Amino acid sequence: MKTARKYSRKREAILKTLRSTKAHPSAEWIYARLKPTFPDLSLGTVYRNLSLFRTEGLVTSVATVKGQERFDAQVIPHPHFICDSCGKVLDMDMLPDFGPAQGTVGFDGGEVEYCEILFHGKCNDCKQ
Amino acid sequence: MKTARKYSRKREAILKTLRSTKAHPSAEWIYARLKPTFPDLSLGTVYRNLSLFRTEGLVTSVATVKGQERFDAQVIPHPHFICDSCGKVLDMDMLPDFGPAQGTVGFDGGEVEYCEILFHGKCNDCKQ
DNA sequence: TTCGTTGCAAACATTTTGCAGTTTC
DNA sequence: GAAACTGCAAAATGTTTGCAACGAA
Repeated sequence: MKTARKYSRKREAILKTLRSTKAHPSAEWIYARLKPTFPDLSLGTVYRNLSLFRTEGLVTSVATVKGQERFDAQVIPHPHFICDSCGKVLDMDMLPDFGPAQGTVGFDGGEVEYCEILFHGKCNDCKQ
Repeated sequence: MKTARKYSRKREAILKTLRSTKAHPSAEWIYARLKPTFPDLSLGTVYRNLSLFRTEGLVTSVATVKGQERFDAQVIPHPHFICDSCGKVLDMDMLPDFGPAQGTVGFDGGEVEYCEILFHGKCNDCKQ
């Protein structure tokens, strides 16, 4: 039994915001970004809609950086670079020969559905 | 200026516990495991020592699963399998040809220090 | 005796949730 | 009008921290 869906201006704005940035933002970031346009926006609404998008497959969780979950509207799997210093998350091009990243692969402990590749280091800004 | 270090029975036990399991446990898990032996153990102590181990490089953080940080005393980088259903974390053998996983690689957004490879899926127990 | 370590509880930060009012259909 | 959506604030979680007591050197 699925719940019906109704249009919501705020939900649309949340998804649009996430789709128009490469920042791989946190819920808070999206909230801060939309608050000027929707002064009555609540953080709970951002969380609720993000969680809804995730179950619908419109959004994925890239990683938890400094305690905050970071989201991406680009759901096609691709590697990310995380700056452990400032928390910035950057897209990286798909590396050649990463077969396991797409499709389903078996190993003896379970069934792999997808593969997450996270490069860690210091971004150029933080290397000063 | 580094701080001197003093011996602590509890610290030793925390590290030993982490080293003797393949569970990639959370702080809470270690706490629960040691509580019977150290009835006066405090969760804060577990967190403090884990954080200390991490700065010393004795321990790494594997991932944040269901909101909880998971640790590993095996600090040599290797891929993990995460069961998104029950949260179990399993070791995977190093795949061939994962050069970027060790050493330092450059890309135009920053400097890569290491690479984290996480396979997601359902473990055998959860596939029932 | 000195100073690192710990228990305890309070403080924090992020995320979730209950409820009553609002909006969409 | 029914059901989804939202603001608000409280609650639930996971983690950190201040402080006085404790333990190792």
